[in-house]
Amino acid sequence: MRRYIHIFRLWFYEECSDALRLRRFICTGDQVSPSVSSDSEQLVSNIVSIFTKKPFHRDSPELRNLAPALTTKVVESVLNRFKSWKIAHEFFDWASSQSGYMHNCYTINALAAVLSGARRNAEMKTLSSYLVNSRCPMTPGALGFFIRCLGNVGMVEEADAVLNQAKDLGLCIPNKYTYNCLLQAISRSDKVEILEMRLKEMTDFGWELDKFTLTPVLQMYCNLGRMKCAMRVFEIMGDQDWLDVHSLSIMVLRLSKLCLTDEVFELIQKMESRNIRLNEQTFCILIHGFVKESKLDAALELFDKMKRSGFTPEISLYDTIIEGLCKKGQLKRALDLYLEMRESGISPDSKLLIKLSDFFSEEQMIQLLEELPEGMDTKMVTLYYNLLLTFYIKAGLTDKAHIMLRGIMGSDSNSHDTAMDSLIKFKGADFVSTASFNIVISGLIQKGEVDSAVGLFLDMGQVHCRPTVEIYNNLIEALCNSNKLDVAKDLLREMEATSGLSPTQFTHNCIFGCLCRREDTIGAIDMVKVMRVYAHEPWIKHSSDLVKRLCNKGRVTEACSFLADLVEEGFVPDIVAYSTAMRGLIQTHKIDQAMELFRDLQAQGCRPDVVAYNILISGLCKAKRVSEADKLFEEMLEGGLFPSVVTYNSMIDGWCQIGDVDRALLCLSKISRKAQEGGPDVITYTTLIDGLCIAGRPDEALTMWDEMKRQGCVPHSITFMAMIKGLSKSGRPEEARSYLKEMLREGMKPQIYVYVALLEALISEQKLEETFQVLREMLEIGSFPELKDKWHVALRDVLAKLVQDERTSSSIRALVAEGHLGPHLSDTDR
DNA sequence: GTAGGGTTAG
Repeated sequence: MRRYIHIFRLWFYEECSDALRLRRFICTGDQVSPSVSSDSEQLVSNIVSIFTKKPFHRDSPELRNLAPALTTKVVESVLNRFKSWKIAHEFFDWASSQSGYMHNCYTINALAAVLSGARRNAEMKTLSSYLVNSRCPMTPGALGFFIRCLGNVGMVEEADAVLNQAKDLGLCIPNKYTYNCLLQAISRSDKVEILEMRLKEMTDFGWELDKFTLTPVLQMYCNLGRMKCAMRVFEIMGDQDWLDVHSLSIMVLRLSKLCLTDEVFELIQKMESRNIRLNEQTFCILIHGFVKESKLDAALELFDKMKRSGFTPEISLYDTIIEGLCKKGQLKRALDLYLEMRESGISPDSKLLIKLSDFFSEEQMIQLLEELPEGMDTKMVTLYYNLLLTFYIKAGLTDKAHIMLRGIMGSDSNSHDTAMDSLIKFKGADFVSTASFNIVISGLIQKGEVDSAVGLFLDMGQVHCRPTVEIYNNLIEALCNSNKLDVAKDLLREMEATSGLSPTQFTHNCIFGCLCRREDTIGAIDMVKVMRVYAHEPWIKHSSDLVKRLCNKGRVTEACSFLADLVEEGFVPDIVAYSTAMRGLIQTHKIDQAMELFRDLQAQGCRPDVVAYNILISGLCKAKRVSEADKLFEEMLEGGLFPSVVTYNSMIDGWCQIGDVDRALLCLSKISRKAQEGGPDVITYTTLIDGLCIAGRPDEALTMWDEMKRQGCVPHSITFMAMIKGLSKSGRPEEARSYLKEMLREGMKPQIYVYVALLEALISEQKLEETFQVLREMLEIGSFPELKDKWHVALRDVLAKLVQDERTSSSIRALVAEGHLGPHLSDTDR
């Protein structure tokens, strides 16, 4: 860079003295709309209308007739008239293929302007090639224009290449303007080498540089953050008196980006003395930037300068600064600025006010209200009132908001809240709006005060406020959520009949959902019939919820007919709702009906998912119809579904149930160990441990336990219980006991059947003392099962044996005497 | 302003 600066200096001193040669470069080459005769004007209109009409045929006879009259001036005019780049492109293409017609540099530039504005880089590239290949001669200005179009879409290398090609092919002798255009294009990129090369070329030509040459150079160095170079260029420009608003903006914006705040102000000051001032846009950008970096003093200083320069800031600028001040906790300054804005005649919008209310205290909000000038616009007063209402609601002071709103309405004449009374200077229907009600009603609903919300809603008419759909929906939703269905339905009726508003699907679904929660199948279907008229789809989550509730209560038939009714009304439930129903059927032992439903769905083109298959497979397995389950398993594989661990677990359980443990073990080996699917889980191992023990293979069960632990799978209480019960039943109570001890150590509490199995195993081995010990342990953690308990009898048999043996009989009698074995035993076992 | 609801071991 230093070398070039040196070269610039040389020129400036040697050549700039020549006033004539310092003249402003006036050949801008910009496109000027061609003037066309009135005949041609007609032609232009015709072509435009043909090309914008649909359907469009480029071989239409109309077009063929117009073609011979085509001139470049006409084409240029037509191109300037299209709003769509596509049509412009199409037309340009059509024109090029008409015999006797050839584009010139102006028509090409007209298209270039359109494409560049629409940021169509690919099409610009094609046009570049067309320009060169068509050997179209260009004036230096026209080439400059084209280059600027390329620059606008960031096609710097293409711009650079076009200049060379045009020059090499002799299509154009570029002048300084052309080069300046190129420099400008390059300055939008980071290709400083290209820029410096072109600059050198220009000096080699002996051209004197001007501000249009150096401004891009300044821009480039600023973009790259090479501030020393930028400063030098800036100095040179200053020496030549070439500085203007534009170059100042470039410099100042860069300095502010580099956080050189002092330098920014220094520069602005210096330029002011030269009578160069920032434009409004630059002021705005700088101020926004300062606020963003929390430099509020700088922002405010500049803001003052901006106003002194005669610019009237827009609300968005006030908005930014006020928000910045609020965030920094400088609320006093924010409020002052806000008042200043209001005095300057800018009406604050609710967005800004709501922002303010996020930061202000109640006192500050009230101050805002107190400063309302007399005779202020009623709408504005309402806006302020609503602001305070919002504030109260946000702060959780719902009652205060409620009282205030009633105060403004004037319906609370005997209120004793004097502070509130003095706050409300303006009272009456004019000062409340629908929004006021919306704010307070929503607040009341949030607090769960639905009745108050409805009460307030009913009073809206007094002050001539019309409720909105939103208010109705809010209320209806809240009423439905608190199961006040009748009131909700009343409101729905009123909404349509009195207020003339249409319920939305949300409105209807609130009520539908409530009916589903109430398990009111008939009501729900009636609602669906209403909804069908509005084409409002009943939400599936509500339908599924109803099906689930019914199934849980054994009302499966009702659930199924509800689903069928939905279909009847044209709303087909999804696989989830059907899965719930199928499970309901299975739980009531209606497996065949579940299968039937499943097959029906498939027949209607529904593809059941893994979960649906799982439900059926597990149902079949539980009913020991394992081979049918296996067929379903195969079917899901054929259908391209991947069985999940759940599927395998159910199959494993099934095989175990019918005593085919080996097939169960085969299943285990098939469970994917991919990280994603997680491999076998506790349920897998638990099922297998149980199955192996039942099959009389306790040793393998023990191995399985170890394998499980090796896989990092932690046993939990069901696993322990399976192991303890299994070992007991296999006649290995000693080992079972050690697992029981471990289980207790882990803080898990076994269910009673585990003790029963263990006690029975010990008894059958005549280990009476141990039996007694285990019984004592059992009683330590729980009480003796009641008479109606399914294990009562079994335990009683155990007791009977203990009582009969002399080693344990006295201990048992002691337990009975102490009441540890419950009231029923005292007489029977004596 | 509105997407989570259905599956396995005792």
